[in-house]
Order: sequence, then C-alpha cells, then structure tokens
Amino acid sequence: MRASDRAYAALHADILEWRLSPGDVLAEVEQSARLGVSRTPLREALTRLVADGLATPHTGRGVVVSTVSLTAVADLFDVRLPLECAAARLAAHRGDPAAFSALAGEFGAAARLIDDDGRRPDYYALVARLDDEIDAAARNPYLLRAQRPVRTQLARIRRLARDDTARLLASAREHEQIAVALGRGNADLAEASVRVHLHNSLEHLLAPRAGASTP
Amino acid sequence: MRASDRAYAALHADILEWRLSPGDVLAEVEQSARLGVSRTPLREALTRLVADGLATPHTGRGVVVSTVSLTAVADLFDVRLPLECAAARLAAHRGDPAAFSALAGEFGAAARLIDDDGRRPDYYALVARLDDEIDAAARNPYLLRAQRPVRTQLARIRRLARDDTARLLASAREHEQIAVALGRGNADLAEASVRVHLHNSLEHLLAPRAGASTP
DNA sequence: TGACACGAGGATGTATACACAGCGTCCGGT
DNA sequence: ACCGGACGCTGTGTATACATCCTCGTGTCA
Repeated sequence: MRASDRAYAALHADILEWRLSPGDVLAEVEQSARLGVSRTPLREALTRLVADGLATPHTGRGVVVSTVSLTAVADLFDVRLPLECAAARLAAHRGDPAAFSALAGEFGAAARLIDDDGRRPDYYALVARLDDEIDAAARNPYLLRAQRPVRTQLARIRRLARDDTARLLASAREHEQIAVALGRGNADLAEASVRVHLHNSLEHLLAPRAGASTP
Repeated sequence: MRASDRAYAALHADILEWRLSPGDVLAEVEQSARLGVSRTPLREALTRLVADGLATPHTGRGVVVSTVSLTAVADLFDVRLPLECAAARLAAHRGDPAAFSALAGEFGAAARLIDDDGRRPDYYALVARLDDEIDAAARNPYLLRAQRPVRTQLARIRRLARDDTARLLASAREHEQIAVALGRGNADLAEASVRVHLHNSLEHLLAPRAGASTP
C-alpha cells in the first residue's frame, strides 16, 4: 500500500473517531513524523481530506480539522434525505427483489443481535449490507459520489451519539420496512419508508439524551 | 496564486472545454512541462481533479481524463433533480422574496437577450445569478458540496450541445416560473417548477439535434 | 506460430533540500 | 508606558534527485 494511502487512512480514522478534534491544526512536519511518512505523501493525504470536507486549508497555517456541530446535523439531513430517497427509488426499480427480501428477513430477526451486546457489531454490519445493496442496485456512480461526503460527516457525528437499545430496535423495524418495500419493487413505499427512517434518526440525534451535557 | 492552483485551473478548463478528451493520459512530466510547473504542484492538481471526478487514476499509467457519455446524462439528472429540488425548497423558505421577484422580472424580459446573439452571454449570466441566489438562500454548505461535482460534469456535457434559440426561450420562461415561485416563498410550486425545467432540459439534451451524427 | 519469460525503459512514488511568506517577538523611539 | 518597525523563526510552497513498480518489447522455447 502506498504511503499516502496509509497517511490518508490514518488521518481519516483519527478525525472520524475524534482522536483529532475540530480546530486541531494538521502541521505537515508534525504529522509526517507521527505517521512515519515523508511530507510529500502526507500533503497528498491532506489534499484528499480537504476534498472530503474533513479539513479546511488556512493560508499560512496549514490545514485544520473542520468543525462540525449539532446545527450541521439538520443541514446534513436536508441533503441526505433527497439523496437517500433517490437511491431508494432507483434501487426499487433496478435492484434484485430477492436480495432485498432476504435482507428484510434478517432485519426481522435482528432484535436478538441488538439485545446481545456481543453481537451488536453484527447488527451494524447488517445495516451496512443493506446500504451497500441499495448502492449497488441504484447503479449510479454520481449518486454515490454525492452521498459520500454527507455520509462521512454523519459517521463523524454519530460517534457522539451513544448506542440506545430502544432506538436500535425501532431502527431495525424501519430498515425492515425499507427492505420489504425494495423487495417488492415499490418505489413510492421505499421512499416513504426512507423518509420515516431518516425523520426518526434525526429526531433521535437531536433529542437531548440522558447523560448528555444538558441535564 | 500558487503554482498548484494554476495547474489545477488550467487542467480543469482544458477538460471542461474539451481540449483534453476522455481517455487522454495526464502524464506528470509531460503536463508539468506543458504548464510550466514542477511535478509536485502538478500532482496536487491531479489529486484534486480525481477528487472532482474529472480524472481517474490508472495504476502505472498515471491518471486519465474520465469518460462521460450521453448515458451518463440520465444518471447525472437522477442526482441533480433531487438536489435542485431540495435547494429550491430551502430557498423558498429562507430566501429573500424581493430578490427572486426581481430576478423573475428580468427573466420575463430575457427574450431580447436571447434573440440578440451579442447579448447571449448576458442571458447566461442571468441564469448564473439565479443559481447563485438559490445557493445563497439555501444556506447549506453540504448541499453545495454535493451539487458541485454534478454541476462540473454537466458543464462538461453542455459544451456538446449547441445553443438552440427555441430551447433558450422556453428555458427563460421556466426560469421565470422558478423565480416567481421563490419570490412568493412557495416551496411546493418552486419544486414543481424545478422538476418541469429539469425534465425539459434533459429531454433537450437527449433529443437528437439537427446536424448531429445521427441524421 | 503462439505463448511465456526476461530485460530495458519510462513512468509514478517517495524523500529531501531550498525559497519564501506569514507571524510572533523584541527592541527602540516617542 | 505604549506604539511601531525590524528581525528571526517556523511553517508551507516548490523543485529536484533517487527508488520502485509497471508496462512494453523482444527473444526463445514448446
């Protein structure tokens, strides 16, 4: 693997997992020394991070990790909603119904994955498989490109929200509904299901949680 | 201006204006010599082009200008439609009605700009002003980021379509309708107007034109 | 005659050295 | 004591040299 790829992957993970906080400056010499690569591949990694929207260049001060706040969540969902709806519609028309029906069945039995803390990763993997199946079924590279930065930012924010069993159980039912609609090739129902899911996801993200800073 | 910015701007323009065709290889030494910069800033420019989707890396052969076909137009519009609809809805809610009403008036008188070949650029500038006003009114940086690559690709394709007075006149009326809806803060009407406009734009792009290769 | 392997060439990937610009700090003057 | 200018430093921006990999061509063997 190329050194620039390693540097990019490391910085990408550091930002998404909040080891690097918004406002942190990514000095070239410092980071190149930390990651064990030279400045040239590190610069390429920084360029890619800026393109991803994870960092912003500051003239004379290098690049800094871009800020992301809860107010940004609403903006992100304003973009995410139409994109995911479009993807769902395309997937309903172009996708393989059998694959989505199978996923619907798995979501129907997902409660046991959520209840068992040790199998939580299996549930997240199942969600990822549905997302991937939708992406593949939509067959639209431009849609994927448009979704990528939004998903990256949301993945960063999601780290702030703790896992909530009740929400996950509801989420599983919502995902099941999406998969069922796609399994039947019903674009209208698929879009409606996505709208419901994203609405509830946003409400959960914005709702004050027990243990959060605001009591 | 930095050398890497100059190289990026030059290559970006070369690709959008079809001086570089899909499949052309962008060899680092060749391009750096042509543009009068060193390989380091040129590599940064290439990285940005790849991030834009204008070029794709080929291992061992550098990056090549990415292909774009008429089939891609449909895919692009599948992404463009939901994004522009979302932007229009946001602009209807958050924008300044007076500004859009003023633009609507200008579009109502745009026929004279279209009929006079010398003032065609003024009409294109007017369209750009409406787009900019919508972008500013939507106040959503993530939406802008998502739209950027789609717009870039479409700008590249639009170069293939010749100006068509009849279509431009219809386009002016459609833009006027969009501006009127935004001037009234009517989100539903704004979205519907955008749908109409994009539908007609796509049909015009895909329609065989007189003088095209297919007689 | 076709396919595989080896080698040469040239490309990218990486490292480092140099130049320049921005910024903070320190000193001097008012 | 405060303000202004100059100096030095630290950082990015650029150029170039070296290493490495891939590709293409050629030659040989089956």
